[in-house]
Amino acid sequence: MRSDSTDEVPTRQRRKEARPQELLDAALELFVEKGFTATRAEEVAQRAGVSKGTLYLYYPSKEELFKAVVRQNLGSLIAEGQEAVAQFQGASAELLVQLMLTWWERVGRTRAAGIHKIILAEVRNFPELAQFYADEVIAPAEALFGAVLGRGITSGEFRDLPPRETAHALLAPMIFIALHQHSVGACPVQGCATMDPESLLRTHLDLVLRGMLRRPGASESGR
Amino acid sequence: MRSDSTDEVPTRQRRKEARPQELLDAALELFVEKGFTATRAEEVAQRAGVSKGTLYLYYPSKEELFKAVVRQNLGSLIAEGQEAVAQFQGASAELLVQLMLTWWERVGRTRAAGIHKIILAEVRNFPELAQFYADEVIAPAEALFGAVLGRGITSGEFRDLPPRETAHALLAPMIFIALHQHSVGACPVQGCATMDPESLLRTHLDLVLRGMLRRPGASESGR
Amino acid sequence: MRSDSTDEVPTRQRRKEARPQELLDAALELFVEKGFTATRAEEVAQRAGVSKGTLYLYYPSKEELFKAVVRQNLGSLIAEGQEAVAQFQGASAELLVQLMLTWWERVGRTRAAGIHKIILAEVRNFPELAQFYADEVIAPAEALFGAVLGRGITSGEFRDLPPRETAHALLAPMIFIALHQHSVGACPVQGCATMDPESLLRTHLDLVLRGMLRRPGASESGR
Amino acid sequence: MRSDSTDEVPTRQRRKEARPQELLDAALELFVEKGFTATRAEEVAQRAGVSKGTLYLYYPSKEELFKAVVRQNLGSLIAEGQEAVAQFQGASAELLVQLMLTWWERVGRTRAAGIHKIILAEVRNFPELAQFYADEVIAPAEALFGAVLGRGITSGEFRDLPPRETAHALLAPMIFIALHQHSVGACPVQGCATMDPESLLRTHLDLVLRGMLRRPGASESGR
DNA sequence: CATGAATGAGACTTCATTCAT
DNA sequence: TATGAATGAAGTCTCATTCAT
Repeated sequence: MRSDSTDEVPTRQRRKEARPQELLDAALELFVEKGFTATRAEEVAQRAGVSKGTLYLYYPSKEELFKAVVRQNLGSLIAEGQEAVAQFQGASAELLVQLMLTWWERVGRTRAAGIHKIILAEVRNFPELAQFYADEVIAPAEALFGAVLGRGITSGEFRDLPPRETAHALLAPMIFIALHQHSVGACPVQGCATMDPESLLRTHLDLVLRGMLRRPGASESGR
Repeated sequence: MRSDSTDEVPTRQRRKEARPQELLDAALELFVEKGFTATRAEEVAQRAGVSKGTLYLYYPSKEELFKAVVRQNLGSLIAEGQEAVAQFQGASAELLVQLMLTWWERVGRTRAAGIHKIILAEVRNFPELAQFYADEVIAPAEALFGAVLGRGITSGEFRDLPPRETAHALLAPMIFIALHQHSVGACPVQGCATMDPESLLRTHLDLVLRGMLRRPGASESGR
Repeated sequence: MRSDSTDEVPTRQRRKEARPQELLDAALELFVEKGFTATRAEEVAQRAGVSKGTLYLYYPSKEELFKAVVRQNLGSLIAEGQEAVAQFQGASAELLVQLMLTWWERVGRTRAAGIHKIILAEVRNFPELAQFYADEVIAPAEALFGAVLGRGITSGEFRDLPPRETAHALLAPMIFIALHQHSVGACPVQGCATMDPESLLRTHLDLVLRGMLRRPGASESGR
Repeated sequence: MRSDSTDEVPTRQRRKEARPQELLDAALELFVEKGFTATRAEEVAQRAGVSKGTLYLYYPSKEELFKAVVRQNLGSLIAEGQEAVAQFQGASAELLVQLMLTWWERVGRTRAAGIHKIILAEVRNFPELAQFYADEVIAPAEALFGAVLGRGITSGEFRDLPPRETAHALLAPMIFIALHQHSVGACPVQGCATMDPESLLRTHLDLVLRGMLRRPGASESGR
């Protein structure tokens, strides 16, 4: 069993293995689009091509489904980041840019970015989610950036800046763009020129890195 | 009874006139705390000290109530900003800082900041709100900051930066702080050090303005 | 207000005052007929002539509705019994018979008897109900009968019998009849002669009291 | 694998033959604990160590499963009782006591007693069960006890009592104890002293038999 | 104007039963 | 035979909005 290679007839077994992923995909899409509360469980099931009951076969509640979505989409990234930081040889500014661009590629410009919107919007109504997110996303991410900044400051590459506040200044606009894209940016509003996220990103990196460096001229920020 | 000797007579008449304001206050509080959808109309009425029916006497629906809240809290500010820009004599950087600090005082650090959270979170589920917000808030605000940046670039004070993107880099972190304060920042999560918004703000201004100026040394950022 | 005497037009106010009772009546009927779990909240509402939502205006959950039914139907009786015991002058056997007949009139032969069925059947699935019922019904009832038996034994009227066990022997068959009436006895089974509860009751009292008395001949039990 | 060296070979074959019994055992346990409706088919299967589908291979529905449980646990007893009555030589009171004690040993104090609880509770929601139970349990049991009472009255041993009512007075408390044990008696309620069923039983027999006999002194009730 | 009783659509979740493997 | 994935009807409870008083 399990001998066959790739594109199969969807036998019962194959379907069973694919279900969790299909459900997570559908859930991410809908949660990002409509938010956690406003997304109906049945809708998720439908978009995954199954019935309401089936969803509950794989995830015991809507809340657990959401947690699974978060874990799949954000969990792995942190680990990779830690790896990258440990191995990197070179200017801290470059490492920072690399981390941020990676985040942009893997989260910021994908649907996963919408997860931040959901958290931001609904965490106060679901206290359990707050702790979950603080533990599994916020804390590790802060540690990661804090480490890189500390390294740059120690090496004399950066000015002597407060790490957490600086990390915030670095990340906030990126997350904000991501947020925006799944919110007002996704609405067909008239007369409101949509912004190009990539160009926002470039300006932001240029601006903030230049502000951080001890000798501004030395940086060739952007891509 | 109840006729206290203060400067205002809280007669039925007085109350009647105060109603809309009381309702708007209650609504802002609750909308910010729980979001638009999750706030129950009855709760708003209760907090304002009236009955459910009375709420509907003043506002025909929850959505209209929300719009009124937005208008009251964000509408006036734009006008004031335009005034300030027109009259200001001095360095553009200073004007920028002044605008941003004013925003911080009047919106960012108040409950009104939570309105952004609501819009961000729920605008996609209420398409009508999107247009309303784009017209009444986003467009004027962008125009305002674009003008100041343009002035600084023309005068040679600032580097030659793209105005809209730079405005974004300036504002995003501030709005993000505001957002955060009414979201994860308001949750009692263990082991997640809460950040001081004012110090975030200072670091941010320091960093970004320095990056914007043609001759960095000249800036005396912060307050 | 409230000046009018009895049979009114069902104005909104009047209806509001009558609602709780109407709902309790409907609930008792249905709970006894189908059990607690099998009774749908909406059905209760319907039978009371209101909508689903209205039920929840008066009782916050099906479980609380049930508790209210129990309190109304069994709660008052205990108090009356205690009163009766305190004031009674005469043979203990007579007092016993009086208590039991009262119970029969007020509970046993009425719909309220079905409450016992519900408790018996579902208490294990609703642990909170167990404590509620033990406290509000079982304990007081046991105390009551224990007191009367103790009195009869002390006065030499009854043999020296264990009070709790004897109380049980006295009450169990009566409750059992009551139970039966709302269960198998209410089913239209063919070939199963229905029993007359009153004659069961008479035989039971005759039998057990005779067994309790020190000098059997002296008793003219039954009615 | 799993071929233990006991007297039975637990091969697939053996298991297959044992299945129905294992399912009935699991079902009895769960039905008694939670009632018929509240017991989930899957749970029964699980406790019997098979899958949900397998349960339906042996019993076409939950209702049929329940009937099978009743037949197995109560069906045989009646026949034995009839045998005992036919062969017994001696005082009718003794025969009565023997029958009742046998019932107590085989049903009353075992899990099977809980079946009465289920019937009592749910028969009205499953009309088909009513007829089934009336035919297979109630009618034969009544006939049995009626016969013994008739014999005792005819022989002058008992007073001239109505047979059905007296049978009821005899049996009701016993069944009631049994019921109670699987209901309130099984709940961990605070402050509600649990009763000893055997002592209840003794008091009951003592009391009622004494009331039945023409010459009370002659009875040596109890065990 | 003000009230708050009433409505009913709608959301999450459970579970008996079926059926492809 | 045996499995367990899948279904979908059904049940509890919520809440925006209406309207008689």
